[in-house]
Amino acid sequence: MVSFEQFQMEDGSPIYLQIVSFVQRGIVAGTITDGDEMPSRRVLSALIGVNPNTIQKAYRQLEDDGIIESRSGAKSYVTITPASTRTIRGRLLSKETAALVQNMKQMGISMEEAISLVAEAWSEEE
Amino acid sequence: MVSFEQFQMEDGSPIYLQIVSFVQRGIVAGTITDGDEMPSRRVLSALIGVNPNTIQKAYRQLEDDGIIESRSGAKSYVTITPASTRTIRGRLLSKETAALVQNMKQMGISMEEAISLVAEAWSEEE
Amino acid sequence: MVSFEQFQMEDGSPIYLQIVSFVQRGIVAGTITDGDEMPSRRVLSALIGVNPNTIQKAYRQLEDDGIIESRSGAKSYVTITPASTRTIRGRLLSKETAALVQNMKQMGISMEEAISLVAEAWSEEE
Amino acid sequence: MVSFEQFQMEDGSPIYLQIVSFVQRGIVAGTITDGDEMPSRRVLSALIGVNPNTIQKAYRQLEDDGIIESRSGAKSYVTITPASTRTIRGRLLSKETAALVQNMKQMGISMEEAISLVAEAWSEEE
DNA sequence: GTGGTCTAGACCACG
DNA sequence: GTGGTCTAGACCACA
Repeated sequence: MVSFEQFQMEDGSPIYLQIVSFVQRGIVAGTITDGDEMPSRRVLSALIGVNPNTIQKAYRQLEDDGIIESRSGAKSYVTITPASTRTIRGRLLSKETAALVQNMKQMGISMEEAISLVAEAWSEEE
Repeated sequence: MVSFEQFQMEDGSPIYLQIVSFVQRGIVAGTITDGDEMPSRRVLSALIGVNPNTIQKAYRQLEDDGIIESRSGAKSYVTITPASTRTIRGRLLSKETAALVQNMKQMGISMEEAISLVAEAWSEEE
Repeated sequence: MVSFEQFQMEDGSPIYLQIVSFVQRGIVAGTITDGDEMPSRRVLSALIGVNPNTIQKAYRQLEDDGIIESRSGAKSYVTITPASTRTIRGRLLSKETAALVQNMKQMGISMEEAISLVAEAWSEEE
Repeated sequence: MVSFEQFQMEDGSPIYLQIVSFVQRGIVAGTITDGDEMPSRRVLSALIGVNPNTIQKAYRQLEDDGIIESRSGAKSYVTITPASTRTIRGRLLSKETAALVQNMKQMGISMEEAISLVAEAWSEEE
């Protein structure tokens, strides 16, 4: 069963996309693997305190991405292959790093400085 | 006079926030300095092809952030100190790197790997 | 639900600021408390006969001040603590009295005279 | 000659009205008396760093109010009587105190509390 | 249904 | 000419 205990809502981006990203990152990290069962929409709604419609939208998005599959009634299961995992990983990483790099360049920061900033942030995180 | 020739609209985030970010990054990069004159709503509106009210919203946000000063009837000027520049710089950089680092950690990526990804993206950018 | 039945538009200051002040004074008076639900833009717009965008501007200001919280798609709620209430109360009161006192001093009025003028105005009000 | 050394620009109200109020308060305080000469528009403009058009607008307002009079070319003189001084005094005081009283009532403050707040503000001013 | 953004255009006070 | 406000109406993402 996919666990959402670590899930935390943040402001800034839509909740349903936060849920999608959470699952994607879990897959890349290996904590979510092929065949895992997703919690039912009702349960997840109650668990993280989010409107059922929002959960539905997230699940729909995950289905469209081919990451989960609804089988036998209301239950959903994760369906991924090593290849698709790599694809997700690449997409997640390149999108975010590209944005960071572009903005830092606009701020006139050198690559060395950027790298040291990342290393710093890495250590500071709790 | 603050130049908006480099400004390019993108999709995804509100236009008025793109303008705000553009100015903030310009300040960090040093291309926008204290006392600089901002273009008027009408001029900027014509320049980048955006409704004057959208410009107004961006200017209002910048004023609330203490980055520019506007007086009705008079022109708008940039009002920043070296201290506030450092504050903006720190806030912008830490916000972006923190988000990236947090997500990478959730994906089970090591610091060395993260740094090499940034370096790679840096070279690829055009 | 926050009630706007007592709200009355006046001339002189922008409508959106009148709405902001109305809410602030309601909080100080205790008629608006933490967790109260704000009317939606459309409802309030119809109720007091003002364009929805003007309401939106007021709500935005209140949100920037940390007095209400809005999430796209969900309703808006008042989010204040006893501490912030005291802050608002103090700021409102001191701002108004300070301006009056300063001007009276410039007119060469004594404190006793000032107090009797306030008492007089208090009784005259309907 | 009417002195503007004590004059200080503030935000919030139009500059030309600030100038008008400054003169009015000086009259009530007795520091400006009948027959005093006003500085020329050019001189005052340079002295307090304000656009000549703004000065012109203030002088025009003072003329319309019958407080100053332009004689012999560009020179202006204060022309007031004890009666008109009392009128100005009453108008200035009642307008401001009435606004204060009204707002405080809306905040659920008692008269005694209001008076003590005024007394407090009186002592705190430098 | 709700908030957020954008466009279009008008009016006003101010400098 | 410049900024500030308001109206009117539309579209979208979100819950």
